[in-house]
Amino acid sequence: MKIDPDNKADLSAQIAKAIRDAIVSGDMIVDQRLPSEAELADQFAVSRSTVREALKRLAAQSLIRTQRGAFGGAFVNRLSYEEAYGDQITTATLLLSMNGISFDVACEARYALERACTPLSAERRTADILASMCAEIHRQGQPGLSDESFCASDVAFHRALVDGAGNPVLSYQLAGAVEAMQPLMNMITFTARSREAIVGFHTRIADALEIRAPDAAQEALHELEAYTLHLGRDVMANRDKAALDKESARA
Amino acid sequence: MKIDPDNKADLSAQIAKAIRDAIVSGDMIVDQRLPSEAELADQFAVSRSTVREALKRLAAQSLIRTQRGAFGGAFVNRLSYEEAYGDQITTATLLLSMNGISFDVACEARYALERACTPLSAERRTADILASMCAEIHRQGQPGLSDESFCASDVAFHRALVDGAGNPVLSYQLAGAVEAMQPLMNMITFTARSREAIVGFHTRIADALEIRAPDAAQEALHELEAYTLHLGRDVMANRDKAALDKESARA
DNA sequence: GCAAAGAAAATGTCAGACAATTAAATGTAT
DNA sequence: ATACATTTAATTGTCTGACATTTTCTTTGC
Repeated sequence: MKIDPDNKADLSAQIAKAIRDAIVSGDMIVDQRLPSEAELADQFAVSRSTVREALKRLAAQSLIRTQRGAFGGAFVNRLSYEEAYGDQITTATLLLSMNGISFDVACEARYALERACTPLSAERRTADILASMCAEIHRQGQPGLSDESFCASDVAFHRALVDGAGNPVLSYQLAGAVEAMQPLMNMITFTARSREAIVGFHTRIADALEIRAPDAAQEALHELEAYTLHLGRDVMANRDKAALDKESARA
Repeated sequence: MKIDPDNKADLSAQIAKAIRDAIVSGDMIVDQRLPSEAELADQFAVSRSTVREALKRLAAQSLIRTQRGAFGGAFVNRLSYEEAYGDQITTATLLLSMNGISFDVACEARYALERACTPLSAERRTADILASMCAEIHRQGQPGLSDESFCASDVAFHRALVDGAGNPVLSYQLAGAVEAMQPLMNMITFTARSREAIVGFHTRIADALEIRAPDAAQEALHELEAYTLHLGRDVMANRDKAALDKESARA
């Protein structure tokens, strides 16, 4: 591992890249210990602070973990789904909020991805998955539930649908999309009637999964998508109208 | 923004979390300048080195960017799709390689996700998308193409299929899944016959998209999935058999 | 044999210095 | 007055050296 002396980028970024490449390429394997900070500083001919900044970069990506004390140090970290989920959700949420993604586009993406795993879920869903779906449906029917809690339960229902496919890669990929929608969904005020409608769709989906009927599940999901889109558009239209009114009132 | 003095975790991690929360919650907006390192060190009552380590963590997640010089500093970064893609692909690749994901599971996830956007692609594909698909198909038919180049072209074809849906959120979510498969696909040696078969499926997909026929595209994709799975299983079986032979030869 | 004390190795934190970079402010010549 | 060169100030990047803290291994004493 060497760094380019002519490169004008930060040394700590270059060193992080060199180590990251070694990990990604498989040159360093899981749980392997990196040289100590002092040794790395020697190898790269930089100070310990610079090495530390590089290591913090890698730690932020969960590529390494550090342990203090004798025989401690930095170790190549086994990237777990749990760690990756968190980052994925943060990133997806920020992407949506920072790039002005419309409700329509986000909604379309989310349901397209869910449609991808509904047939698999219908085939493989376990009793556990069905049970958590039913629990969420029940919670969603409770009177006095806040909009935020309703949304959280909605997300939990959809995650169960996704997890039902029993494919961890799918679950990982979809976690971001589903959870990232939550801030957008939180803008919606759910009336008693709309909640009832959504619970109805959820029930149809759960029922279809119970009897392992992919087509019925797909159809219910499709209708739920149309209904969600409709709800969201109403909210967005009202918001835009309110902004417009405010504008004209000022003029 | 405050940090807990009783917390035993690293100060730099706590500080990074405090700032990250401020960004994710929308407390700090895009392009807003953070206080200088010296000011942050004062505010958090830590040394400048500790602040710097915290900032490097955030920089590694593309949450901030830094500029040197007067009126420079750290700024909240607008997370772009390009930046997010890179991280997504790295993470997805590592997840697959470090967690012993089988070819079957990865393949299933990839094609499930692609199926999700095929109907949208059939509806919306632009002439540009069709052109790049055709270009990749042409490349794949060239004799003397290395297996690696063939794989790269295969990935490019599938990315075009995904991008054809015209939904940036979908493209982002699928980039990781599609590209993460490449190392696994690279293990396959493509015979002339299997390349011919794959090009055939690709051609059917492109043709279906051209005439905006979602069902035909879906069917071709499905057959391609079955064929890919078949190819992969052969490779894996041979590899396992070779390992077994070696074992028994040693005994 | 076992427990307590000590040594050793590593990361975590701090303080202070200097280098490099950049934009604004200032000065100077045409 | 304008265009260009110079200075200046602010800020990040890097280095050095020190000390604190944590953890494991080793030694010592009983």
